[in-house]
Amino acid sequence: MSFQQLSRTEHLPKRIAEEIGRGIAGGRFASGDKLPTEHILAQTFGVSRSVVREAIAQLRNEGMVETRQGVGAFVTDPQRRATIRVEQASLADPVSLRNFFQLRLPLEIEAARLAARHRTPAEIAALDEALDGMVKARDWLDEGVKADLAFHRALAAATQNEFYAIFLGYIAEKTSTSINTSFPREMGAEIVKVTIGEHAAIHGAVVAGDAARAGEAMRQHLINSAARLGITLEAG
Amino acid sequence: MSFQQLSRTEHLPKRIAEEIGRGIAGGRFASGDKLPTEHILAQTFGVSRSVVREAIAQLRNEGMVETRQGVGAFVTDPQRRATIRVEQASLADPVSLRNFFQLRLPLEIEAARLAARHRTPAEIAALDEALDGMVKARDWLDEGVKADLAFHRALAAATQNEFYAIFLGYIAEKTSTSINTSFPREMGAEIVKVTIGEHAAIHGAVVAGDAARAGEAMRQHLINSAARLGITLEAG
DNA sequence: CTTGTAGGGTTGTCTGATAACCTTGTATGG
DNA sequence: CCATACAAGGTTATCAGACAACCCTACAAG
Repeated sequence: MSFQQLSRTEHLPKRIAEEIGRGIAGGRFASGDKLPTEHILAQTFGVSRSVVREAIAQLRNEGMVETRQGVGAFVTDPQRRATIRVEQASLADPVSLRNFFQLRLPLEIEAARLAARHRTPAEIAALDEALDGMVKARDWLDEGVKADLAFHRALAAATQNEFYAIFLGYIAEKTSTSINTSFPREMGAEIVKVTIGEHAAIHGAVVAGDAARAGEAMRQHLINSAARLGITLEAG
Repeated sequence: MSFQQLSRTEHLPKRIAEEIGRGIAGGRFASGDKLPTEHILAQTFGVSRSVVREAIAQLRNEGMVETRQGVGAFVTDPQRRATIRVEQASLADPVSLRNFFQLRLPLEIEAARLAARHRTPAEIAALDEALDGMVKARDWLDEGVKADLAFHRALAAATQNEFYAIFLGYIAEKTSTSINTSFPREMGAEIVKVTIGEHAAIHGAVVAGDAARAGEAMRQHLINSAARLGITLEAG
């Protein structure tokens, strides 16, 4: 018997921001259009103006609308968003998850190559530690996953390129979270062994400074790990 | 006679959010620490609680803090950001711009390959139009740049992968803006011709459905266009 | 030792008001 | 007729205070 997560109506402003955001994404508001006034929106949603203001502030932070005092709030050109945000929920869809993997693939491969060329002793130590953490992990639901994430993060850091660290850190984190919620099952000992072996191959190539081999090992690792989830990636 | 400072104290909440954000990034608040209460913060900054609330809401949207009703606001684990944000200002640094290009490279190459496999007539038409726009552009500061962006956006859309559209759209936009502010000069006719030729090569390969050639054409295009800015990319 | 309950503190939301600001229409003077 | 100034109304930005919802702690009761 297990209890399920009971979702208590959380955060009014966030829900309203999503509602308006859907209105924009769904085309009910075109680029440049003026949103209804805060007063009207408050009335429409049946909440106070404070809540509406916070919702609009959120949309403004994400770059979806711009506000001008004394005039109103306007929908921004959709191609000038200030941030990238991937909703965790959208990755529950298998097709989207596959697409996300397909995005991650070339980035991780290139990161492995760059890491092989630019890694420093400090980052090699971080990779060592992460790999060691995977070997020693007692389970693969918490410890193992954390070590896995740490490995990929250390690899991204070893590129000496801050953007790889930012983007891959984000993507890897999202992927991991999504897998843990969609496939919440313990991995068999054999699969764990294979997974660690793949990481060891990447590790070895990076430490050796062999960029081509590191990239290839990473490609195999990602394709295999996707396959273990029933996802088929294009080889690229 | 001099004019009064009209420093347009813009957006109080944003400034306060940045102030608190600096406190977090600068290490004055460690991960897991509790921020002062809204009441105290309001008192400290000399503003009302509404403003502080909006500032904290922004930090929460960016994933820097988490709030729990009845308890307080806590600094989040720095590796669990909810969004990716690249400050335009950070790309003014030549090294960062190069690193950004290096991130874009494998993504665009893979996008070109995927587009060659999955493009539909509608997207071919969009590519046609963008290429045509580049040919007909009267200048390369506004029209040409827009057509260039449209081309890369159409290519990302042709992958049939929403994440390529999101990520590459964002990256291309940032890159273009950064170049236009850092290198605000008209390109020579010869260079424009070469640039268009590179795009035509990509276009041809994608339309023909030749993934390998499309990827290679894109690689050459990015390396060349970086070189025209004095940036040397690793071939990958 | 466990459970229930009261209290204080904090965030979430509501309400109303004022300030700052923009747009528009109208009057004024040339 | 045209340009400027001014008034009016609408909208966002900010303020102030209150209550609701919620969490934590401590203490009493069994």
